[in-house]
Amino acid sequence: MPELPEVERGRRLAEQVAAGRVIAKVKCARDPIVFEGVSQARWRRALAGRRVIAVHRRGKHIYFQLDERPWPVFHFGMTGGFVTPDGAALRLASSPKNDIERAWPPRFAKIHLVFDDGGELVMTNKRRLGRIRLRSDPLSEPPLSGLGFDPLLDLPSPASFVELLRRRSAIIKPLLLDQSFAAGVGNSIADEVLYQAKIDPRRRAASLSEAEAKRVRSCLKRIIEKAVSVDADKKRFPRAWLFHRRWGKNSEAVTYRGEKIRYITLGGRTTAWVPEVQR
DNA sequence: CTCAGTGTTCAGTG
DNA sequence: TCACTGAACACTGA
Repeated sequence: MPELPEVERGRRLAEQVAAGRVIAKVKCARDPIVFEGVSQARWRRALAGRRVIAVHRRGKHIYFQLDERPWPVFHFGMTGGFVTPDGAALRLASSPKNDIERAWPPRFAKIHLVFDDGGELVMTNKRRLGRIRLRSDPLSEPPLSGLGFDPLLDLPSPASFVELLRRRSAIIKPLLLDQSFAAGVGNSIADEVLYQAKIDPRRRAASLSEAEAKRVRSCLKRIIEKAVSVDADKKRFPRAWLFHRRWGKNSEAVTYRGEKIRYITLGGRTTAWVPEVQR
């Protein structure tokens, strides 16, 4: 579920269901990993009876602004997401749902909220790499306080982006993945940005020319905005995107234009790139 | 049975 | 201190 566009979709879903409502009922799974050891009782005390003023996102984190603090902060990990009983907003893809997918509350539900108007929202997390935390001021406390710019909320100007890269000795691909640099960029978006910007992912950030750095910034902006505008629905991503063809580490894989896709590891992550295009 | 994986963190190293 | 690497986390699905 987890790069910025999917998290933004989750934020919109949560906002739709929760904003303006009072939390009538709170059910938490017994899961000390996802809840970082915070008890079910503490969660109930913090959320029950609270009104949700708004739902915010920064990077891959979502947090609820409640009428009283602390506020809940959600991170989906690699396999989490928000689900509602109809499931519509979150499963645009899978048309006829089977009984397991239709189950309510769904399998792997970690927190289940019921609102005063009858609406319901669940956060699921299959592999338990997601986290649900309580923070009295999310933006000024970890992990949100350590995030870099969010490409949708506060993307630096072209000039300051160029400056940002010039100061970094890091390799560009892992740098894009570094949440303290750019919050919300994940593995596939980083590859997409470097492909469309025509940059070799192994290059040092500081070695990019001004024009190249500006290309990285504009591709990042365009790709994120596009993915968000189609509600992170992968089928609606433009056909020319590397995204559709990067999976599987297939040695035969080619882009939409027939260019050969190669796979290397950078910063511990699989990196798909196109040597013919990326210099 | 093995292994990669849309993510993050932390210890260890240079 | 900075920057980077690899492992760990947890568990499914190919």
